[in-house]
Parts: sequence; C-alpha cells; structure tokens
Amino acid sequence: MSEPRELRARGRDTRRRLLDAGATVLASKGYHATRVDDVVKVAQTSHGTFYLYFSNKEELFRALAAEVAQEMQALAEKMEPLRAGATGRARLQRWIRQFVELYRRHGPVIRAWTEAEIGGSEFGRLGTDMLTQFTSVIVTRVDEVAPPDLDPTIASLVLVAMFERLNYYALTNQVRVEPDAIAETLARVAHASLFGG
Amino acid sequence: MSEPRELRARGRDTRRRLLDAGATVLASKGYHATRVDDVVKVAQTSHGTFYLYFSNKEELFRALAAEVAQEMQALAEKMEPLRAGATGRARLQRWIRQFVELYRRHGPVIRAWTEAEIGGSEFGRLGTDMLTQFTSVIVTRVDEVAPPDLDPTIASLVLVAMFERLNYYALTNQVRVEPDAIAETLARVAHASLFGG
Amino acid sequence: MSEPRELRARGRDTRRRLLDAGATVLASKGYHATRVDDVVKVAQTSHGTFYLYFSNKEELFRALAAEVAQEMQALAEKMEPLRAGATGRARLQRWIRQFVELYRRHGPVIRAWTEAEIGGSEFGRLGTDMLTQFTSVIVTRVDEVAPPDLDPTIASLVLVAMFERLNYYALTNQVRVEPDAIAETLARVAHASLFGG
Amino acid sequence: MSEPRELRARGRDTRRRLLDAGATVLASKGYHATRVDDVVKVAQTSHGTFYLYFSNKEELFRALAAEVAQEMQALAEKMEPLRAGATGRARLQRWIRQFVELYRRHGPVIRAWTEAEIGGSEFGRLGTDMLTQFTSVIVTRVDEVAPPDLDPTIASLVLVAMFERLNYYALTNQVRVEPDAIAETLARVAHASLFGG
DNA sequence: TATGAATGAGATTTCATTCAT
DNA sequence: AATGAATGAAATCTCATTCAT
Repeated sequence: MSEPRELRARGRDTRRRLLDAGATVLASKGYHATRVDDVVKVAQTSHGTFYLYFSNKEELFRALAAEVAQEMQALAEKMEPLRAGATGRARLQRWIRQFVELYRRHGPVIRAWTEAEIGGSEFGRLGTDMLTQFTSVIVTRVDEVAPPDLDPTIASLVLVAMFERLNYYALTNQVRVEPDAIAETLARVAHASLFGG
Repeated sequence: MSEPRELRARGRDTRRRLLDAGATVLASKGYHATRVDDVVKVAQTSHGTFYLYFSNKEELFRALAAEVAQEMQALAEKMEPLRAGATGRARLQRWIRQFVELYRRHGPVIRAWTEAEIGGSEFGRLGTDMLTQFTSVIVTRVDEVAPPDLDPTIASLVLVAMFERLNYYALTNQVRVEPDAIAETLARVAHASLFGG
Repeated sequence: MSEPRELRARGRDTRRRLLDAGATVLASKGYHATRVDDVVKVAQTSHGTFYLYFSNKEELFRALAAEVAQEMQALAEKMEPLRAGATGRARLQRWIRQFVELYRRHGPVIRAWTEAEIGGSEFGRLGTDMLTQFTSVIVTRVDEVAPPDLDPTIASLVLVAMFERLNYYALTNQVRVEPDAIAETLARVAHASLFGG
Repeated sequence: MSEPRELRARGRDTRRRLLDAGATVLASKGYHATRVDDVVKVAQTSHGTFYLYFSNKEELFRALAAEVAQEMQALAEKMEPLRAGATGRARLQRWIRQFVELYRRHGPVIRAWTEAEIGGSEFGRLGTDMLTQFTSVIVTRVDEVAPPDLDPTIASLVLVAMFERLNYYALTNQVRVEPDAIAETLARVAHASLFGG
C-alpha cells in the first residue's frame, strides 16, 4: 500500500504539496480537526490523489513527523557541553535560538504530537518517543555540570518543558514576543538554574 | 437552554455524574476524541439525559473548565510575594506543591484546553484566558523582584510554561517522578532564575 | 460494539426489518453488489440506524446466515435412515421436498455464502462450515446403506451438490420447474445411485 | 474500442499476460472483488496499458469467458450416445474425466460466471447462456435413453448440477478428492440414475 | 426526570477510468 | 506501445443531536 513507489518529478511534487498542505492545515486546525478534504483543497488536488500517496490521514502526519523528528535529532546532537560564565551562557543561547527557529517552522507538527498523544495513536507515540530522545541528549549535557543535589533527569525535563511551552505560548497566544527575547530569557533561566545567577 | 433549571437532589446527582464522567473520558481520550457516547456510558445514563443537562458537548466541558478555572484563580491569588534566600524558596516551593496537587486533580481539563485552543473553539478560548489571568498574577509577583534586565512578562511565562509542562510530562509520560521532587526542582529553578543560585 | 443491547419491542422490529431487507436485496443483487444504502431504503430507515444494529454490512449477513444455518441444521437432523424400495424412496422424497422449500425461502442467503467464499471473508467461511456440517449428517445416512465400492463421503457430496445446484438453477435461471418435480427427480436420482434402479 | 486492432507480437503478448493475470486474480478473489489494480500488478504492466487492450474490466472477463465457452462447447459436442452396461458407463466416465480436467483448468472462470449471474451483468448472462447450451447437448443424449417417466430436461439439469458443483467443492473446499475418484463417482451416479444400478 | 431509538450531515476511503507524456 | 499520475463518483461508517414515550 504505502510501499513507497518510485516517484517521478511530478509525483514527488504532488507528494510534497500534500505534505506542506498537511502542515498548513495542522497549524490552523490541529490534528483531530484536520480533514483530508482541507488538505487536498490546499494542495489543489483530489481525494483520490491523496490516497495515492498516503494510505490514510495518519500516515501523512507520520511522514510529516518523521521529517521534524530528524531535524530535532540533528539539533539535539549539535548541543555543545554546557559551561558556566557569560561565554557559556552565550553559547547556550545560540543553541536555543536555533531551537526557537525550528519551533517556528515546525511548531504545528510538534503541537500535534501532543494532541495526538492522548488517545494513544501511533502518531502520538512518535511524539513521545521524540521528546524522550531529545531529552536524553540534554540529560547527558546537564549531567556533566549539575550540582550533586540536582536530579539531572528532572532538571532536563524542566528545561525541555520550558523550551517547548514558551515557544508554544509565543506561537499561539496573542503574546507577541521576539524570537531573540525568547532565546535570551530561556538561556538566562536555564543557565541560572544550573550555574547560579 | 443552559440556564440552570432548579435542580432537585436527584437532578444534581445526575449532573455531577455527567461532569465527572466528562473529566474521566477527557483524561483518557482528549478533547476532540471524546464522544458523548463515552460520557453517558461512564455516567451510566442515556443520550437523552445528557441533553437535559447540557445543551451540547462543549457546554459540558465549559462547565468543567469553569470549576477548574475557579480553583486556579484562587490558587494564583494565594501566591505570596517572592523572597530571596532559603526561606523564600521554601515558601515558593510550598505554593508550587499546591499547584502540583491541583494539576494532579485537574490536569486532563487543563490539557484539554490546550488541545482545544487550536481551531478556536469557545472552550479553547476559555483556556487561553485562564492561562493569561493566571500568568498576570505571577507577573505582579515577579515584577516586584526581577532584576532590571529581566523582562517580567517573559520570565513569568517561562515559569508558567515549566510549571504546566513538567506536570504534564509527569502525568502522561512514563516518567515516574514524585510530586515532591517535581515541586522541589521547579522551586529551585524558578528561584534561581530570579535570585541567582 | 455489536454487544447485543437489550432491545425493546420497537428496536426488535427495526432489527427484523433490516434483516428482512438484507435478505431481499441479497436476492436481487448478490452479496458483493449489495449496498447498505439499498438495505436501509428497503427497510425504510436511515444509515445511522443501520449501524445501531449491525456494526457493518458483513455482520448483517452473518446474522442472516446464522438464522439459515440453524434451519439447515435442524433439517439435516430430521433426515431418517435411507431405505430401498418404493417406500424408502417416497420417504426420501418427502425430506427433499422440505429441502426444496427451505431453499426456496433462503436460497439467496445460501447463494451469497458461495459468492463470499471466494476471497476468504468471515461470512464465506460460515457457508463452508455449514455445508460441511450438513454433508456430514448425510454421510452418516449414506454410510449405513452404501454398497462397499461406493465412497460414502464423495457420494454424499454428490448428493448435496445436486440438491443445492438444481435448486439454484431452478431459482435463478429461466428454467421453470415445479418444486414437486424437482423433489421427485432428485429423490429418484439419489435413490437410484444408492440402491439401483 | 474493443475492435481488436491488428496486434504485433509484443502487443499480443501483453494482451495474453493480461488475460492470464485476470484468470489468476479471479481464482483468488472472485469476480466482484477483482480490481484492475490487481490484474495489472500480476501482469506487470500499468493501468494505462490495460485500457489499451480492453475498454473496461468486464470486457477482459468476457474475453476470458469466451475462451472457456469455446472449450466447453467443444467438449459437449464430443459426448457420445449414452449406453447401458459396464462399457457404456466406462465411456461416460472417460468423458466426465475430461470435464473434470476442464474444470480444473477453468474452474475460476466458471465460478465467476455464477457469481456474476446475480445482479444481471453482461458477463453473468454469458455464463447462463453457456450452461444452457451445454445442458441442451446433454438433454439430447439423455432423451435418447431416459425411461419414459423421467423428464429429460430436469434429469440433465441434475447431471450438470452435480458435475459442476462436485468439481467446485473439490476445487475450493478442503475436501481432498482425486480427479479419478470424482469422475468415477459421478459416472456411477449418472449412469445409475439413467439405467439403474 | 429519564431513556431507547432515530436521524442525517459529514468524514474517510476505494477504484474504474481518463489524461498527458 | 507504454505508463505514471490524476480524477471524482460512490460507498462505508461516525456521531452530535433530536424525537417520542
């Protein structure tokens, strides 16, 4: 079914259009409220074509998620060791700035994970896994520097939690905050929690 | 329609059962996937009865949300001024401990807000409003003590973000973390970000 | 889902109407070509109602098949020992006459089994099982009287084959044959094949 | 459309491959469940190509049926006059043996006729016609020898019914019966019904 | 106050056939 | 002669809401 047929240029284009349309609709309606109908309308194609490329709605989002997961994984691995001092904080801030950028581009998909988590769909599990994996890299870094009385796992979860959620607030709510301000504040709080003020 | 008819004891009981059932189902399936059918099954009553008490599905969740909103408002107002030092941190931790407890009881509804936010339902807006209101109290407290180079609004958002999300992770994911450990870590990070290590 | 809810008189009536409608449509269109739409039209009800009683199309036919299977089983068990001579043949003929009657009433369902057999649906398997069971009773009777050089199993299959198919031809094709003539010829051929002319 | 264009060797080959694929799929899925998609996959060609050779799905099956019909007609005409006695029976058995062989090769198509009969498709009618024609030859032979109190038409239908169905049972059901055993039993029963034991 | 039954709009999915290269 | 891609009509199924008792 979903056995990835060899695609010619046109086919690849259509598939891409469907993926992009999926992301767009996801952004405005959320996972559960997204209709295949909306997606094909945005992609300017037909129902039939949709099922030519994805065997169902969930698969479209899995494909979308896989793309994002890959980027997140890559970003996680780019995180350098944490360091005290202004230089260390600046370095952390630069990394967070990239996270903000990534969230800006893929926030809808990441949010959709969360939404799908509840109810135990395949897709939701993918999100949980991603977060877990992402966090585990952070744990490594935190572990290297955390004071002995701070549990590195919980601390890392706190960091990921605030990274993710603040970006979420910034993206959805009226709260108009500049990406740089976000990154700065996050870096400051994260750094302070590990190395003190 | 929804103008609360005078209810006898039996009626009040049925209504209560429906609300509780709503919360239960919300917890396991999330907002969009919750079916009236599930709710009435759990409440051990019928479709017809449901619509005797709520004019539609959304109204049930609004009622549920109103209850939670009230508790959150009360908790926010109980937040005392923030103080440096071990005593200040301990006091903050006690307050956070109460938040953890509240989240433990009402997490599903809070999560559902988030889920419903996307797509712009009435219910979703209610959640946004709640968070905004809740945050605004925090802002007041943070404003009293934040160093001049820290934006109190963003900082407060960071705090709310990490409060909410860490609890969320703790409640959904496999991550088995004790309520007290959560409160402690959150208090520590929050305190450090405002007063230094 | 299909857990047989307790049905009140009205519900039982609707369910019955759907079953009868199913049999009617089956008769005119066959299994694969039958549309839920046709069924509900004949039953004078709605799509929604259909799925209140059967969780899908196949289940309707399974229910129908179960009813027929029960009648067939009962008829098989009513078959008396086979005997040579005019009396024996007359007795066999009376039994076959009942089979003809049964086929006249339930032919469409029996035919649908055959149609569904190919492709391996649940429903198809039910048909195979029924035939097997039905045949096995015949085998018992044939075994009591068959000459030593006649394999009772194959012989019984031949009998069942001609019983079923002749009725089928009579019911579908233009071939206008009277039920009594069918029963007589079948009895004659069956009797001759076991006891000679 | 379907007016057979002059085909070069390559075209003939493709057409043949499609016909064979059609028979294969028919065998495993039955008429109604056969998809053009399955056929072209087995034939290792494309949708577009399919419609180059057949103007629609039904036409493929008509072509297939025509081939089988021709063989059946030929076999029917090869049936020699029926005779009493061991020699006559042996002769009949040899003919039936050929029928078994034919059914073994073309059973799927013959079964598909039956399946398609219901619902009144062109293809189904073709099957009915074929059976009628086939039976009419048998009637001629039976008429020559049937005792006066046996209706030759019904008797012939009985014979055809048991020929067809027993082979069908043997081919589909688990019933493992040897071709020779089938032919022998069929010959015995048929012969007995006409000439006595 | 309660409830079993019914409804129908709308969502997903399938597949024969046509198109464009 | 061949084929990858596209289409859209039609089918199945879901579920919030209303009805009738």
